[in-house]
Amino acid sequence: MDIRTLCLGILTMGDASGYEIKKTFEDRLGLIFHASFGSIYPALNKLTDEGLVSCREFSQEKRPDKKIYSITANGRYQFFDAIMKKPAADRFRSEFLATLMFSHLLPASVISELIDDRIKDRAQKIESLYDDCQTKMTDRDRFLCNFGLKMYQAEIDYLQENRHLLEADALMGNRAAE
Amino acid sequence: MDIRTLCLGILTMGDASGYEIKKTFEDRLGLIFHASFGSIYPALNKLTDEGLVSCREFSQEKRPDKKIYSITANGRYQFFDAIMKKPAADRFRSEFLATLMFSHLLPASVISELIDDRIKDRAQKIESLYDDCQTKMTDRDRFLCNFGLKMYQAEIDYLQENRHLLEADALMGNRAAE
DNA sequence: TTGAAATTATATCAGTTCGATATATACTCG
DNA sequence: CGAGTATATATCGAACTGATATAATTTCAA
Repeated sequence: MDIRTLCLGILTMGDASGYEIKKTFEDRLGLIFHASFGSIYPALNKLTDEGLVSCREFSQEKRPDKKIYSITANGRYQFFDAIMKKPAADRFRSEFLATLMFSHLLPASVISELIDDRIKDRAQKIESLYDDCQTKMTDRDRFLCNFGLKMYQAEIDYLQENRHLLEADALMGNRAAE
Repeated sequence: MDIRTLCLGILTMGDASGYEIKKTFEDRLGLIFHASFGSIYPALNKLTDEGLVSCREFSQEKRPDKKIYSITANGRYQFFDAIMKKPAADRFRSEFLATLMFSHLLPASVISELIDDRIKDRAQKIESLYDDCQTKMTDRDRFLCNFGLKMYQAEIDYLQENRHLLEADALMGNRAAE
């Protein structure tokens, strides 16, 4: 599943412009999948070429032209095909955890700050997700929201319970040979 | 932090070939960061050009030439610089969760199978991580191993407790207008 | 009220990375 | 004896990110 497929998916929920699709990515798929304009706009052009979406152009006087995309019958068929396939493995990259892999090279104060910042960040994400959960309409949206809440909370708990393992090692000056 | 930087980091733990660096990515950073040969080999060439690593070539008779890379003093300095910077946000992409976002388009049986497969996959990952935890040497390795265990377990718990929300909706035929 | 910041809107581009493929040899195990 | 796995390097097209460009409008606080 690539970004092109997911644009198709978003269009099954209603017509939208590229800009609106980007917003939907952030609002509803932010936890799961990220997409930039640099991939969305070319994706929509390609989908149009392939006849999986159609495009109506509205020339606005006050703003740049707005292009509203609609999914076609063929597009719906292709999207259904895509989600019926076994999903590929998650792709995950964390610079935070990668940095901790080398915490033996860092001063204790830097490690503590790193973990403090991370906990603050996750707490803030929980807060805004919590608000989302109140307003989101469908069961599916809530399912994913609560999933995010659970994961972020588990991370905070783990860091609070185990940060001493990395911090103690740093304070003792137990440095590996470099 | 890019793959080039992380290759440098792996070389702070000892000299290695490109092939061995790939294995280290899988064994010790598998949870955190993925890198393919297609990015590692070009990265090592570039690092050599920049003088951040040095390369000795061993022509073996039985196998292709082996190139052993060592980090230079300049390389160590650059790596330290990189890990002292604030880490960028995590990058995460889950086809599994993206598919669930559209579970209202799927038959109930497919949703159940999807979730069953996911739980099995996470259980299997827990098993192999658990073995790792016994053998891994440093506190840091164990810290990251246990982090993974905690996250995977939280995911299984969440899915088992909440899967009925998606499955019930599918069985009832509560389908949104398409 | 004015000026800065955020929002609406599309588009491109260089650089990074993935996943597949190519090429060879050797070992292991049923 | 053959299939599969491990060692070993390398390239390439396609996908994707993050930055940048352009331009008008709305919002909100000083």
